[in-house]
Amino acid sequence: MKKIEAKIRIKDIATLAGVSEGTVDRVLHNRGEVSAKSREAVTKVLDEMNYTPNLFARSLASKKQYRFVCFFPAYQQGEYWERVDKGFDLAAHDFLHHNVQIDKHYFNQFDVNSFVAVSETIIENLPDAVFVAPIFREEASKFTQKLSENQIPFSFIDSMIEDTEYITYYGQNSFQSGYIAAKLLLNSLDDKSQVIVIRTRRKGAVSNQTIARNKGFLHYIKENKLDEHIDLINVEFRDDNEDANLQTLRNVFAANPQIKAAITFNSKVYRLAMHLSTLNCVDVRLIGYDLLTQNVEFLKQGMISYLIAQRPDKQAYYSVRDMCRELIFRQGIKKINYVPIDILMKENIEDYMYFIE
Amino acid sequence: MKKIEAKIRIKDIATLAGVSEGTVDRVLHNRGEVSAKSREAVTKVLDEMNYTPNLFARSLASKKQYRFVCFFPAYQQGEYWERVDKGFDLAAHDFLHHNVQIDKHYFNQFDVNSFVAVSETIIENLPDAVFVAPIFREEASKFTQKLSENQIPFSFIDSMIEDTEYITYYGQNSFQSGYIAAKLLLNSLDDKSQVIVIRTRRKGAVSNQTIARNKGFLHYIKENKLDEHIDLINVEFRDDNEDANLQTLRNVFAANPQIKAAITFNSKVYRLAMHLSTLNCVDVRLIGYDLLTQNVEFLKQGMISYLIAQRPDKQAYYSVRDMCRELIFRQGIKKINYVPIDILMKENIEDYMYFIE
DNA sequence: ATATTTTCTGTGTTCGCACACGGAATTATC
DNA sequence: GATAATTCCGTGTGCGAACACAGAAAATAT
Repeated sequence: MKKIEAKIRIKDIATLAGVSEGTVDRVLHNRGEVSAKSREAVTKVLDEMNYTPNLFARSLASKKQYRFVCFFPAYQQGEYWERVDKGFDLAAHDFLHHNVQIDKHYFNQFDVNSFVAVSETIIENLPDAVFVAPIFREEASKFTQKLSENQIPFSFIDSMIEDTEYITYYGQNSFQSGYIAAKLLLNSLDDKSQVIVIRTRRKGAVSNQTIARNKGFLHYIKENKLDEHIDLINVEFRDDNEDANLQTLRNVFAANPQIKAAITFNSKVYRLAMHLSTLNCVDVRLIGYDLLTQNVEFLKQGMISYLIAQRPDKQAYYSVRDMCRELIFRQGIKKINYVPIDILMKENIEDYMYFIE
Repeated sequence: MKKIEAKIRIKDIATLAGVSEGTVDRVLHNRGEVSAKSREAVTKVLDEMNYTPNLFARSLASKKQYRFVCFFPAYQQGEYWERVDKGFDLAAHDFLHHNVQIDKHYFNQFDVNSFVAVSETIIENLPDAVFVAPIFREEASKFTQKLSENQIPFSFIDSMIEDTEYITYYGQNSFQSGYIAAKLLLNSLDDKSQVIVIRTRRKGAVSNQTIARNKGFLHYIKENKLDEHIDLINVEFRDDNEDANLQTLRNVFAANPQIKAAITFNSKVYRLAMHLSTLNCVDVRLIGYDLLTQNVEFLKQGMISYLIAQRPDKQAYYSVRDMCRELIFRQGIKKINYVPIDILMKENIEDYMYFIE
């Protein structure tokens, strides 16, 4: 049996230091107006006793209200950002009684103007903190600069911009996740296999995630000298015309009889799965990213072999938690936080989904 | 921008229902002494307003003290149960100010008598809740029965015993994790490959986990008709003599030239990795369970191909959290909770370890 | 020496909730 | 109809911390 953590109150500290509660409070909050002698006595007792404040009582007594703003892409049901949204909601619930109010703002990820417009509104309202997914890098950079000018702390989720004064960053190491995807996809393919790599023309911002994943993917190939054995076929998908994509694939398969695997570096692997299903190419190994409802469906069916996930809900939740630790609780936090690269297959998706709710 | 969750107090409810705070309180806690009319009025306002109590204020006001006891195997540094211990410690810290005191008790997993002895002490102290790893099934069954007789709620971690009055169970679906291990290990092995399956004679209890994993493993083989292509070689390890184990392996390898893979169903795969390293069998695919420090080391080196993990710290932490929800917060909880079957390889272990701290 | 700042420190109130206590309203008993 | 016994309900206090305020002590000015 082990020792227990003790509950020490300000009152206890005060008694031990031979001063009043008010004085201890002043020392704790660096509020000044304390004589050197008193300060010393209190400080001594404070770390002798290893005092930690009761954060509940603190929040209860505090009348300061915090307004946090979350700023990320609007989404359709079942899409990636829905999980981010859920994470923020849970945080909103958990930190409500710590006097934190969380407002969510959305931008259209295919329209940079919406990002700029909403970001201006956010600044005008002068929130106490901002969480932003910097999809549009240049505009996000300007935005965070303005935030800094206004002394508003901010954190990045999903991706980040270097050399800004962010509090935390939560996201996945995309290069590494691309590397892993390659390993899983290309492991023990026959010699002279052909592998489809889908790229999608997007109207909106260029996704850095996608690019980094691709790099990691190619790096694995180079590192393992697979270039000689495997034939990569780059296929371009359109974002708005699935019939065209299907036709493209049909042609690709007609021209390349040795296709054994396929991958996309964005989250829309379900499209590929859908088309492969239509074309009856069931023995093509398929890998994609993120647990979109439709991706999960195809994974369970066996059309997709692996999905790589990145706990978007945790990214959101922990960002808020860390901001509270920084601003309210004044605890130490880590700046850069890579979330795990979760590998999901038909056989472990069930428990995974259940666990994250 | 979305609506915000409102902060509604008992006082607000009282005003709206036209009664006093005391009455609302009596309704909330089913303390009786309320007229039908008042009760109705309060209840109506209560769910109209969707009232949720401020749990911080509640814990602050409450003078009830809860004593929780955790009961699981003693361990060496770096071993599996150390992570469980850490989870309990974190819970102890997080729920301290909810008036929860957590005591940890350990038993020797190789000595059933120690389990019985400590369990008796626990009962004598009449704790408010118990978390137990029922390694010794029969004795654990008797223990939980006594707990039930004394109206002491309990939860299982790691494994569970059916038909007992447990509050929650957190653990992994072992059968499924064995199944996955088979898939990862046997995927695209050459025909006529030989695969080593290590079994370890233990002094202590028979591990149900291990048995279930083995079943899942064999089930995969049968389901995919691999029995004809793959030759399983059962090898028995001793728990106390690594020199003997090394010698055993040497003989096995001498007699079987086609060994391509190996697995253990307990957490001690590092022994196997160690011996294979000594024997210079670096091209044998190796899979094991749990993130023991030594396992992780061999994974990073590439000697182990996959480790299957089960978030032991979360099992412990969530068990405590759920018990609080049950006893203190009176929120809904799920009884059976399977943790994810995490697949770790050299390439994703780093971020994973970092994330769980 | 007294008056006046300035520096310092203790007390009281508040936050939302739990629970005890005692008083009011209602019903029962004679 | 008066008293006793119930049933019902409002008020008050305390949990630990934050902060305002006033009052004491010390320092400075007169």
